[in-house]
Amino acid sequence: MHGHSNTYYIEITEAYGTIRVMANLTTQPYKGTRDYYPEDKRVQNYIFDTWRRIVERYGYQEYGAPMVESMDLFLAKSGDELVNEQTYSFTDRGDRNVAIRPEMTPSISRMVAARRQELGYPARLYSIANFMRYERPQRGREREFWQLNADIFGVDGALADAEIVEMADEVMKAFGAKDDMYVIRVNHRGLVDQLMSKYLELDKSQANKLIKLLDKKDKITADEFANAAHDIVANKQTLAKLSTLVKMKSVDELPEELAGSDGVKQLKELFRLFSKAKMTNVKFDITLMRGFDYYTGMVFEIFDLHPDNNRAMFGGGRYDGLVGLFGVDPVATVGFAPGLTPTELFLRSHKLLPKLRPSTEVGVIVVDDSMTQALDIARQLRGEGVNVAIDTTGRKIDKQIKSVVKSNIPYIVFVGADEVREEIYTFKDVATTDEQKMSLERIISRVKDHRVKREVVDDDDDDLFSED
RNA sequence: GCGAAUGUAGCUCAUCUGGUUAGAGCGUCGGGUUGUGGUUCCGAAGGUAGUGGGUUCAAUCCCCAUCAUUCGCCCCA
Repeated sequence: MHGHSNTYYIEITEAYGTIRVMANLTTQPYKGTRDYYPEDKRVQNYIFDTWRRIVERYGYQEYGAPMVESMDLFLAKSGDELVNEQTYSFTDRGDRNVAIRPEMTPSISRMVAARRQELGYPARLYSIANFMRYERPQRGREREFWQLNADIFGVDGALADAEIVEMADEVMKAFGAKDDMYVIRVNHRGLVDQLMSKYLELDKSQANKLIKLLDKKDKITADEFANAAHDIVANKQTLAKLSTLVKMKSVDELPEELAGSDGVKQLKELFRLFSKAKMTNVKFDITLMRGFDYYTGMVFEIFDLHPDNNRAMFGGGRYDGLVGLFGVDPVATVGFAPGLTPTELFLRSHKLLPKLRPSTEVGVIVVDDSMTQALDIARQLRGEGVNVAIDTTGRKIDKQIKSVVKSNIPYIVFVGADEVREEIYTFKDVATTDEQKMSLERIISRVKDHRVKREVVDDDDDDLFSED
């Protein structure tokens, strides 16, 4: 778990001469990053493939962006010290301040702003990429992380909002998640602002404090919440209104005074669309904030209901102001971004992760002195598009078989003196232990015919993924 | 950035309150007389106890520092 390490010396040449520095070479990956061995990469690819399948089904097209951007791009977006503290930033050899991207939103906003005239709207765009943030690593939170970003540009209104939330729900369903495993919480930042200023009649400073307090309401006790709320707003009538607000279970309970406001109208329309889409686990939640930076309208969050993992998995929302930062006309935008590790934790805790096979389809086992012929058989199979690994160790057959079985390779082809002479080869299905002699042509069609089934196997004695 | 716990073989863990050559299971590799595994038997390799320093006649064990992991806070673009 902690790896090996080895102390050695390196020489660094600087302007003032060469110095010797003690360095420690360790097998551990850099803090907060993960190594992806083949079995990890398979899980990653399974999640990526599922994301890709769903968003492409909704007409989203893939894009890519550089992994470093000018520091200014990130500063313009959030503007606060967080960018300075949590980005991996450096000065390049041309004295430019650059940062490894901590998120995709600024980059895609930049790209959309650059081509705003020629993009066909609505522009549906997605990417699957890695990001870096200098943070304290925790369960489900790493310094390098991967996420899907799917955004729809150029459409205002509830229809686009609903599409994003529905797509997030479809992603969950595509992984086999059931309604009782998660809940989608939905709120509206514009509405929150109206509630603060118009309904509760708070000033900016009070509103900010109250928003923070609402954001962590679920983490503290009712008494703590009440006391903290009392410290922010002294007025008894306002407190009574607040108390009613936090008890709301649906958008229909929103105060009458705000019925005509954009936020309320949009939210009501949104929930009407959810019920038309037969989405049953979407809940209105006035305490959901999703930070308090660039979101301007609908915000939502997928919340894991598993007791071991009770937390927000990912979310999204509407941020209409970002493209306009580039000095062009604003472009309405709504999107969401699920992360790889939270998704993986969700799948593991709900036992939804299937057993995944390697891409290798056939292991060639060499009997006696038939290596030359076995290599030739392997080449012929590869020529037909079959993924083949040959055991070149010259070990005893039982050892060769054990290796193939351990690697989860589904088929074995034995090549020995008998096979070479008869030109038919012993073909073994590892799972059933069924074994028969057949021609190369039959082996090829047999392997190809079973490809779809091979991708995912359902047997339960699953030693590949130990639980947490 | 703050608080807490943990760190012994590739993995999971033992080594009873500091006391000789730090053990086991799994895994890996080899063998059980020469073409068949996942549930057999035998054997081997593999650890300067995360790292550095200190206390002591003596440290895996006690103290300090450092690194890493985990949990909570902050934050979550």
